[in-house]
Amino acid sequence: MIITYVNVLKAIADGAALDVGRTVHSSAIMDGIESDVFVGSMLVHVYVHCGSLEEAYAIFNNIPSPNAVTWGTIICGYAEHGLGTEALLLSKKMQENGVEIDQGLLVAVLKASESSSCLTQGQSFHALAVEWDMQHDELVGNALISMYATCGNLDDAINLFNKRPHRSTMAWNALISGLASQSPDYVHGREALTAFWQMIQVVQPNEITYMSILKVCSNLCALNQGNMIHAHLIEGGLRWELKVGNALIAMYLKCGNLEYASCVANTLPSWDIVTFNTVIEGFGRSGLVKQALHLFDEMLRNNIEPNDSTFISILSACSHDGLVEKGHEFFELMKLHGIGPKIDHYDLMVDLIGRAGYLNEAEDFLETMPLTTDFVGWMAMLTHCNRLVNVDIGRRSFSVLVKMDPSNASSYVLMSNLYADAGMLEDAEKLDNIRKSTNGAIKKPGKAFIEIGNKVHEFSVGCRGQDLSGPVYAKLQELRSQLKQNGYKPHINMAQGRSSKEEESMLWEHCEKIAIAFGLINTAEGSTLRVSKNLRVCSDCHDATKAISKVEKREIFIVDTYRVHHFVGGQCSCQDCY
DNA sequence: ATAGGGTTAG
Repeated sequence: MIITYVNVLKAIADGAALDVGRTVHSSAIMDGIESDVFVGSMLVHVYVHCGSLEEAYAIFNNIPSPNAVTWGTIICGYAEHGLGTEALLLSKKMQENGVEIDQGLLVAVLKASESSSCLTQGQSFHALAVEWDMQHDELVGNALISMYATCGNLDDAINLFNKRPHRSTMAWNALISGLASQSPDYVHGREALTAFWQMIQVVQPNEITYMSILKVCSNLCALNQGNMIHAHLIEGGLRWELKVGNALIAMYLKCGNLEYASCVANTLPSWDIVTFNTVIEGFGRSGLVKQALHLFDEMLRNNIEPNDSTFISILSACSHDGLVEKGHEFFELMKLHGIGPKIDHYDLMVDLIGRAGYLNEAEDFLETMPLTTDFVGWMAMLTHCNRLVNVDIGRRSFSVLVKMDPSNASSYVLMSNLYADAGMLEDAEKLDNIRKSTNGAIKKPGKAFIEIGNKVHEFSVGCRGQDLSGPVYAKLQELRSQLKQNGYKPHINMAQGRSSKEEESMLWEHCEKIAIAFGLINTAEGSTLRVSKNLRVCSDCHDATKAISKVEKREIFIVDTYRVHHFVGGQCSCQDCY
């Protein structure tokens, strides 16, 4: 009977049939074997596979003597569903319980470390693997490479990879997807691209390789690389599935190439929920909000049930177009679809309401929401206070933010800018001094990327290093005087006790401007530039790029974490709503 | 006898 249950549950897990799983679960209870370690482990697996972690954990908790497989299944489940902290807690509990270690379990705890970006834990599990002499196992080795790459320890990832006697597709994938998953910092995206082109010389890539590397192209806005990989995919004759198709669509959308995105979308035999979510999100990101809303209806007509990501996409689409009423409607609609809004959805509503200018209403929304507010929500609040120069609400938001995370500099910077815009220079300066004296209040360094030909170049703020040769500097100077004659005014913040000349010079060290100047002098006249940015584009760079697009007669895309900005003839597709 | 690469969103 146990063997029958195991086989049936395996089939259910493969088909992700949650309802059937629950039925079989109840009959296991009636047969009195739900806490048998084999049946129980498979039940855990079923619930994990269907995304119902609460139920999975309840079963797990009911198994009197869970074994390595049981522990591995529940730990992996948490790790793969983005609950890294919980996965790590379980890993420690597992060690305390003295479970016998096997390869699968090591893979699980390494994934837990990776999922919580906890390098020190990962290293201690690496030591555990060595202790049990399992570090040479193929799967353990891959998990190690992936963990080191994801936790930002590039050297160890590459070292382990190089030491492998046989580098399988899976090992390459561990390296590449690890490097790719650095997003949204995508510090190692360029290294991932290099690894990909090396890889295809020696082994056959598979769907997972393509999905990872296409994500890198999306993050870097590397359209040429993306195109080449697309071509390679077709030539390779790999029978690619919907998942690769979805990654291609996402890549073209992120690069602002809606035409190619549609081409791929139209060749797919059918769309799944990820395709819909991807296109809805991508359309919203490019400002095609009507089309995004239309696709939502079409999704329902196709009997595809929206999930919480769908509503993330649709709410942010509404936000991009200032559709407050629509946003509220969708927020209620998701409840009707049986999806409880999560903190991300509430944060998007705050952004949506604030963006439309209703600051009081947004603050009310934050204060009365049934979930505990988080940094993102109050940050959205402060962003809009800053934009609309509302010192009162801005101050209140700021004090919440500082309590939540005193070491995050972005709240200080926003508040200080807000004071400065309100003419309260002393308060601004005071705050800047506090920020500088607060240990560790560091602003995430801005980075911009631009692809010229097949090479992706990286720039950081103020980098006057090897990348920035004389001609780029000269171009920046030229733009600086040219733009002023064409109506561009530098966004000078008089706080921090600097002169306006110094302030203005600093604006010209922003990485977006450097990337654009580099692009202008290294590409043919009239060709399109695509720049990606790891943060939101600043208001000054946004205005400057509008002017540049006119003066230089160039189409310019800046893809930031928020949306695709398409500059043509002095205007941006976001209509200055950024 | 039971698990074990990854897509969208934030």
